[in-house]
Amino acid sequence: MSVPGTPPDHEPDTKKGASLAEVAKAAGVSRMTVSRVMRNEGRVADETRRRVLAEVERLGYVPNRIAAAFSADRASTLVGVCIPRLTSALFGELLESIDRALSRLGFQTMIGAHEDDPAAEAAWLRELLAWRPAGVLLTGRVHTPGATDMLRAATIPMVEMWDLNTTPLDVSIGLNHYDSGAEMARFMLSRGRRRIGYVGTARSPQTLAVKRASGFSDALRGAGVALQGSECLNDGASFYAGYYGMETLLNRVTNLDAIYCQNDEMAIGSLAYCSARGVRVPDDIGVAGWGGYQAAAILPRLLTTTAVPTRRIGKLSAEALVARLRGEPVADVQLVPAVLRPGATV
Amino acid sequence: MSVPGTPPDHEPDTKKGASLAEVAKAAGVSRMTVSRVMRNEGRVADETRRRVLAEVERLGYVPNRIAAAFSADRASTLVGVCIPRLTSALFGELLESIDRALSRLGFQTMIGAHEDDPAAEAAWLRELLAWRPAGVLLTGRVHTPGATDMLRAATIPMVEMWDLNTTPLDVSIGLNHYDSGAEMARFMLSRGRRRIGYVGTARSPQTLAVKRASGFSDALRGAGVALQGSECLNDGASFYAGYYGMETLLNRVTNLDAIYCQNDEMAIGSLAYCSARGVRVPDDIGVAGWGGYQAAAILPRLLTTTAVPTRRIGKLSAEALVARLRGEPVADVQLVPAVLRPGATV
DNA sequence: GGGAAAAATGTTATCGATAACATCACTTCC
DNA sequence: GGAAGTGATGTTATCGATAACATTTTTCCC
Repeated sequence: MSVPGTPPDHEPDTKKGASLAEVAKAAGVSRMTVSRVMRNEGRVADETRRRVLAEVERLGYVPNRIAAAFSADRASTLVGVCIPRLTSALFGELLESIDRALSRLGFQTMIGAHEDDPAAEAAWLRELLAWRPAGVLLTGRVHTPGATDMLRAATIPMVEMWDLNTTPLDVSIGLNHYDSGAEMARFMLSRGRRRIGYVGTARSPQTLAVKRASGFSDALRGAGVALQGSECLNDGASFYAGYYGMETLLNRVTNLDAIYCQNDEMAIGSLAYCSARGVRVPDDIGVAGWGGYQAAAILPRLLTTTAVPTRRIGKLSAEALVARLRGEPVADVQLVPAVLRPGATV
Repeated sequence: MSVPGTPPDHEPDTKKGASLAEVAKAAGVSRMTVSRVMRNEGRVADETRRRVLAEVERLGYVPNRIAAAFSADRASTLVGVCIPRLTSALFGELLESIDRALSRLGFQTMIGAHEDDPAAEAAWLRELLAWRPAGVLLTGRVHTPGATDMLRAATIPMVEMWDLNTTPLDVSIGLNHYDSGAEMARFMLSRGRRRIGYVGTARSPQTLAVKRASGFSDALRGAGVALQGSECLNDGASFYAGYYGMETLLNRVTNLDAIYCQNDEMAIGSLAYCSARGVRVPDDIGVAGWGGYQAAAILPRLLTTTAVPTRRIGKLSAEALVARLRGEPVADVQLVPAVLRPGATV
C-alpha cells in the first residue's frame, strides 16, 4: 500500500509511543510546558493547558516514568514489598492493605516472595534496588549481611514489618512473635493443660513461626512444664498438613491434652482429624492456632487462636513509609499487638 | 568533623551509589567494559573481568536498571501482572507460579489487583505502561475501550490468562468458565438432581464466576430444568459467605436437592451449615464447588468440584510471554481445561 | 615473520524528562 | 510613565547506561 514518493513520516512512527517532545511540537509549546501540564506543577495558562491536553489525548501520549525517574532520582514512585509467600491468606491481606494504601498515594509496588530464605530476600533486594525505589517494606526478620549493607547504602526509607524489631534499620512495625507464642503457652497452662504438643511445618530458625514455637516452649519450661512432643512436617502450612501432622503426633506421643498449631489452617486440619477419629475437642484434647483466620468462623466451636491485625500492620507500614519519604517524623518502633482470642477449643 | 581544607571528594559522595563511570575509573577501563562485565555480554578478558568485579564489590555498585531501560527501550525486564485480587488462594497460586517462572528468567513483576472492575484495570494499566514494561499478563476478561487502545498502542506482548478468549488481543491461555459451569450442571442432572440452586457473591457480569453461573443455568434450562433459586451475597467469596448464603437460600427456597457454589471456599462454608443443621450431604442435598481448593481434602467427604490447573496456567502464561518476547512462535489460543472431579458430595 | 582474522577494548551519540535558570509579557502602583 | 513585581513560558545541561561503530591488541597460520 505504500506509494513511492509519499512522505514517509506524516505522523511519527506508531511503533513507539509519542514522546513529550512530539506533544510539545504538536501543541506549539516547549517540552517544559508539557511536562508542567502533565505533573500539575508550576503555573500554566488555562488555554495552553487545554491545548496540550488535547494533543496528549489525540496522540495517546503515555508519560515515560523511566525517563522521569532517570532525570530526577528523587521522583521515584516505586516501592518494593517483600513477603514470605504469595499463597497465604494472611500475607495476601497484608499485601492487599499495603497495595491499596500505596496506590492511593500514587505509588507503584514491586512485590517479591522470599520463602523464608534470607538469601532469596537478598537476591530480590538486589534486583529491586537496581530500580532505585523510593522505599522498601520487608517482612524478613533476618537479613543477610549483604542485604543489610545494601539497605544501608541505599539510604532510602524502609519498614521492617510483621515481626517487631526493637533495633530496626529504620522503622519497624509489627508484633512480637516470640511473646505471642509465650502468651498461648500461659493460656493453655491456665486452662489446666499439662501434656502439650506442637504441630507445625517450619524448621528454619529464620521463620517467624519458629519464633512463636520457641516462645511457646520456653514459657512452658519456665512454668516447669516440658513440651511433650512436636511434629514439624516438611510441607506447606496447610489444612492437610495440620490433619496429617496431628495424626502423626498423636500416634507418636500418647496422652496429650493440648496442641498448639503453627497457624489456623493447620489447627482447622487438626480439628478435622479429631472429628474424623472421634477425638473430642476440647474435652479430650485442646487445639489452638494462630492468625485469626476468618475461615475459622464456620467451625462448630470458635477456634482458640491469636488474632493478628494484619491489615492494620499493612496500612500503618505503608503510611509510615510515605511519612518518612515526606520527611515527617515517624516512630522507629511501633508495636501492633496480636490478641489472644480464647475461643472454645482449649 | 569536617576539617576545612580537606579535599571534599576523595571518594564519591556516598549519598548516591557508585555509577558505572566510577567503577570504570577505579578499574582503569572504559564504561563499556564495565557494562559488558555486568551483563555478561560480549567478550572481556578474564583478568579485566576480575579487576572490574573487584571494584564493583569494593564500591558496592548496584546497576541502575532505570538508566539501562531508558538507554535501550527493548532491554526492559519488567512484566506487569494484573489479577482480580491478592487475597485468594487460587490467584495467590497463579501469581506465585508466574512470579517464580519470570524471576527465574530474570524478569521483575509489577503486580496489580483490579477487583473485577475494568476501570481499575485500565487505571493500573496506565500506571504500568508508564514504566514501559516488556510485557503484560492480564486476567480481566473484559477491558475498557481505553485499556484496549493502550494495549494495542503499546505493541508489547500480552497474555490474557484464566478465562479463555478465542479472539485475544495477542495470546490467551486459560479455561472456559461458561463451559465449566455448564459441565457441572450436566453432572448434577446426571446424578438425578432436579431442584437446583446457586450460591455466590459476584453480581457484575464482568466477573468470571458469573460466567460459570450463566453456563450452569443455561445448561440446566437447555435440559428443561429451571434454576430454582440463587443467592448472591454482597461480600467476599469466603467460607462464611458460603455458610450464610446457604442458610439464606435454604430458608427462602424449599426442597432444593443440589447447590452449586461459586467456589470451594463457599462450598465448604455451605457444608458447614448443613453439618450444623443436620442436613445430610449428599442424601438430602448435593453441594458442589469450583476451584479444586486443597483445603477440601480435610472434609469427611471428598468435595464435588472442578479442579483448576492454576499453576499450570501461570507457568504456561509466563513462558508464552517470554517466548513472544524472544520472537519465538506462540499459539494464540491455548485451552488449559479444568477437570470436574465427582467427589462424594453430589 | 608477516598479514589476516579474532579478541579485547574504547569513543560517541543517544534515549525522555526535568531542575535550574533565563526571558518575556503584562500588571500594578506610586 | 517607569520601576518593580508576577505570571507564563522557553533554554540548556543533565541523569547512567547502551548500541553501533571504531580502534587497538593478540592470536594463529602458512
